[in-house]
Amino acid sequence: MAARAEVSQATAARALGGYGYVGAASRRAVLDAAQELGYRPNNVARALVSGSTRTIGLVVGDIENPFFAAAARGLADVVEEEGYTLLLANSDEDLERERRAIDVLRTQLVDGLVVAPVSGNDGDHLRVLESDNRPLVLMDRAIRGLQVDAVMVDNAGGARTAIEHLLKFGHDRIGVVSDADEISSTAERLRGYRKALRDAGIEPDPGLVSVGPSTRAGGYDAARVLLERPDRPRALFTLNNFMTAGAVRAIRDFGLRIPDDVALVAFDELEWTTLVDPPITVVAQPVAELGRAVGARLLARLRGDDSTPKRTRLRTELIVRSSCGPGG
Amino acid sequence: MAARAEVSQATAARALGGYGYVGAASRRAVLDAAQELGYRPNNVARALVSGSTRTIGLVVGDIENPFFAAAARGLADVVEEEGYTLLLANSDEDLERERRAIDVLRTQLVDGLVVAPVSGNDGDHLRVLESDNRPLVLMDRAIRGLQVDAVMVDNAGGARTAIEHLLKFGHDRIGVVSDADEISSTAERLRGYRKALRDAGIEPDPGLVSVGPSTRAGGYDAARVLLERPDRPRALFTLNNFMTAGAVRAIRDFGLRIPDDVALVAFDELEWTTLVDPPITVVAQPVAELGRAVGARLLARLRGDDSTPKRTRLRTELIVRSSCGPGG
DNA sequence: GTGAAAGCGCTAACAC
DNA sequence: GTGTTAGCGCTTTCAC
Repeated sequence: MAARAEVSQATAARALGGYGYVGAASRRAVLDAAQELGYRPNNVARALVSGSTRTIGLVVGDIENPFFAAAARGLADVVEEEGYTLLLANSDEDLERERRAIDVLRTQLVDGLVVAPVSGNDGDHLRVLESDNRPLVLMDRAIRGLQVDAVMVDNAGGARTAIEHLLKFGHDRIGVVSDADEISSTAERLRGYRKALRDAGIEPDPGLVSVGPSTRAGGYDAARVLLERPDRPRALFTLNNFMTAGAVRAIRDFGLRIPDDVALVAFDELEWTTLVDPPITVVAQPVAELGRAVGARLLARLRGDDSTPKRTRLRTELIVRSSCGPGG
Repeated sequence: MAARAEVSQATAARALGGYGYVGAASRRAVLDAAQELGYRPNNVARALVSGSTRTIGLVVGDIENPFFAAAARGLADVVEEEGYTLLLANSDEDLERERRAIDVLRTQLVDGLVVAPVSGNDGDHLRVLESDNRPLVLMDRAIRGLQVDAVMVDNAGGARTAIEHLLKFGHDRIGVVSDADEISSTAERLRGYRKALRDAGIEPDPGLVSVGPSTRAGGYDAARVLLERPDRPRALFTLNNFMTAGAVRAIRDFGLRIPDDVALVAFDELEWTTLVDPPITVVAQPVAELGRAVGARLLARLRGDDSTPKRTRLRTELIVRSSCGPGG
């Protein structure tokens, strides 16, 4: 090791690692020598003995989704500040792939794990992590019966305000373009949707909820099913960003006009929703903050916080534009 | 270790690691015991001795940028198939942060590194990597004088076809909304732009190239500068996706109409470019394929390929829509 | 304040 | 085929 150039190994390690007692003189000597020899500490060796890899594992449905990308960015910003690096894995919204991803990450001995779980019901593979004694925080999605930190968004509330907005325009038959309600955030949004209807004295019609995969194509197809109905709903509520794009495309392809033929409110704000004509009324989520809050929670745990698990809800905001009718 | 439950340590390691000779009987025994005890191999220890961490480092300007996100996805898909995990870092398009990110990744002993370098000129921090003897592949952007694998897009060609398209509509004064030409891909696009003009007998006017940071706001401001000119150009060419969004916003805010008041061609295809009115003519890049090609190159190196560095160019495609005038 | 030595959990020779 | 043994490059007692 570089240290030998000057003093002993332990001393060098202490100087480099910045722990224990080192004389000012030896410290200088070591640091200089390290500089000269271009010494890089070997984090793998360090991790083996210290038990910490300074990495955080992140498992999301698809990093290509702007929602996850922005959250990942927020998370990275926060944890990198403390010297952690993000290990990334895509689950592709598939439970089996999620399991494998978590397994690989565990094997890499990440110091902490962030997961946006595919399923709100099936959490056994996450329950196992408890024995690892490494912090886990759930991002955007919860798992029934799993008592761990989770930072989410007020999905039910966001959906409710969206529906109430549509209600104001006299829509009582509102179609929903949804992905699988196994995803906990989706389930919550659907719950908010039904609640808002019932509160208005309307019994939700299950036939108006059209389900597809969380992709553009999924949104297109799910919207198509709704638009093809003889009693086509005059209002649509889309539950996530990719599907919104697909739904807008479908509406166009049917030669329908927003908002005259069909009103639209979308969950999740994206750049382009302001660029299209008409600009779309959306339920905006604080995405970057979601990532940052998750990071903060994780860092707290990493620092030894062992309070009982916290579930945090971030507020959403209805941004009224022009996709529902005159004046909104 | 779990193994003791049955046989010796070395044998267990062999069975678990799948290397060396192991009798069928002992293999079974070991595997069963491992199963029972919920044994997880410790990749850190394994890495320390084997010299391989099964991780790939990725440094991009901003994972939130759909371009990088899609490329990252393609890369992840390819390398995960071979059991590698992506270690992610953002450089924020800042050279100093890029240096630090690379340093951290080296320290984590990634088996290979993928970088979309901020600067096409300053590559000393990457040159150092040669001594690491770990493969490095450049993604989307090259560095002058650095002989390493690189997978890029035909930026000059793409820009040329874009400009030729605009030329066909009679535009001879084409404004460019650009980010820093230190970014090699940007420099190439600008080169293609100038070449196309000169080939048409037009001397490029440097005043028509407006530069800003690679963000929506940067695009907005850069476009504004152009649109405020008394001799406002009647055509705009935007060099990347975020800036395109900003430019479109600026055009709208100026009360200008596409394509009547200003024609537009954008580099990089995004979902929303087909959703706005009019849909925008773009130079599409094979982004996912870019990531996959980078992954393939890296895996080849990891497998021992030591041929001379390859520079690959992926083809772009002009997708004509309606942002330049009647019929395109 | 500094050095010697043990050991983190594995792999890789090398004997048997 | 299987066991023994020696490290990988660090951190960490524990003497001095």
